[in-house]
Amino acid sequence: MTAALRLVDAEGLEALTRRRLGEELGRDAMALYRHAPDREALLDGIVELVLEELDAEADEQDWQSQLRRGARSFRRLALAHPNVVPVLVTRPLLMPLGRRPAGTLRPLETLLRLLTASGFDPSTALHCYRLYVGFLYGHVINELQATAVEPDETDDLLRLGLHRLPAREFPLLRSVAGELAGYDGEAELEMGLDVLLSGFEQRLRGGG
Amino acid sequence: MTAALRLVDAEGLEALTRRRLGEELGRDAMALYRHAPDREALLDGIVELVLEELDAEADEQDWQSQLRRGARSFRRLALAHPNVVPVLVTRPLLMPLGRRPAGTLRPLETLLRLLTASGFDPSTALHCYRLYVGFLYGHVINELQATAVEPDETDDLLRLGLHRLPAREFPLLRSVAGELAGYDGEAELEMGLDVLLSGFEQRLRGGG
DNA sequence: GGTGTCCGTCTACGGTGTAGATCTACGTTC
DNA sequence: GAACGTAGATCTACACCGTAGACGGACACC
Repeated sequence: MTAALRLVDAEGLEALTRRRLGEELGRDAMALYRHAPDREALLDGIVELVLEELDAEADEQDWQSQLRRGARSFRRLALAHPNVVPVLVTRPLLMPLGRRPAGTLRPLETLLRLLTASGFDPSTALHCYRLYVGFLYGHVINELQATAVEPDETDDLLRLGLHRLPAREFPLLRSVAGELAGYDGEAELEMGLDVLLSGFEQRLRGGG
Repeated sequence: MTAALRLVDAEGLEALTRRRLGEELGRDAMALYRHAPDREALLDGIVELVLEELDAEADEQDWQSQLRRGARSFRRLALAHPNVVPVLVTRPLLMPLGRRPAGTLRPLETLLRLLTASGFDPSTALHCYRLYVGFLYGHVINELQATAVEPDETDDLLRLGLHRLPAREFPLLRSVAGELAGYDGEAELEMGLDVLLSGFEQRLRGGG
């Protein structure tokens, strides 16, 4: 399983094939069948493995600090395994909640405990959890977005390939090329957290 | 291309194969090659086609109402084509911005115009755009998440398959089963928009 | 020693994307 | 009207994929 993750990290998702993985392990491709009945199961295993790196243990800090810490940890993990992100983010769509590996459900339980212990009632805690992970998914997708098409080029417009867009139709998009090139994922995560957490707090104080 | 979308809508993503699509069109599988050089290109085409349904034209309303309208439109479109969502959300990760079909870039340009026309400077407009679409991606992933494992069952805990989780380890998750079952995507979208837009407004008033 | 149970291996099948050659039909040009 | 160029459709073939089912060996236990 860790070998599968290594393979995906090194060569991308489409390199994760039974024969290729078997070769990597010095075993026959069919041997893996004993451990993972499906290709789906392989993907699930990888996701679970990656999610174990998530630092979501409760500590002494207030809930806002803990959510921030979790978010940074998630971002770090996504940056460490960019090739896994597509399936990480897509997995919930294909696998019913009740069948998901326990490892992927644990962060949910942990956050529910944190929020309810901090005064949220279970219902809004769930809403906040959803908003929170939805935001994290969205952020990671944004940050890992492929932008450069000609990495060697020095001019931003050319490097991003935006020069091919008709100037008449996309004036603003072309004008923010520099901004796009200088994207700072960490800052953007914090900005999003500011918005989100202040919204949560307002809701906690009885706003909703 | 519209046939490809119809096929994916009806039978899921994995049904989208050259031979299958050719059969659907009464043509040979290889004929499609003239129109789409890649399977990737097919997926891109579908995404572009779906995104054309997005209602993001400028109108007379203030920017907040317009963002709300766009968000509702995006949600509606995702619900109409649930099978497309995985690739819709994942596409930016695999395709550099400069190579994306113009149709998928137009909403970005439109929103940049809306925001800058409303007083945002280009840099924060871009930040807000990213937060906004990130939020939308996250929301539809949440809403389209597969939950039911035993749809016929009437008891929530059993229907979601949560009864198999150890009660010791997942007490809270099990306790919100009813809440999970009664998920209201529209309400959650509006709640998220409340949080997001008030955050944007604060930033517009010079808060950031 | 017998036996059952893992675990790994082999062979085989259907399905997939795609390359390359070939065939077909139609608009253009003489 | 005839010849031709070309775009589009089709055929054949290849490598690769996931997976089913039969087979073989190692090992623990009775």
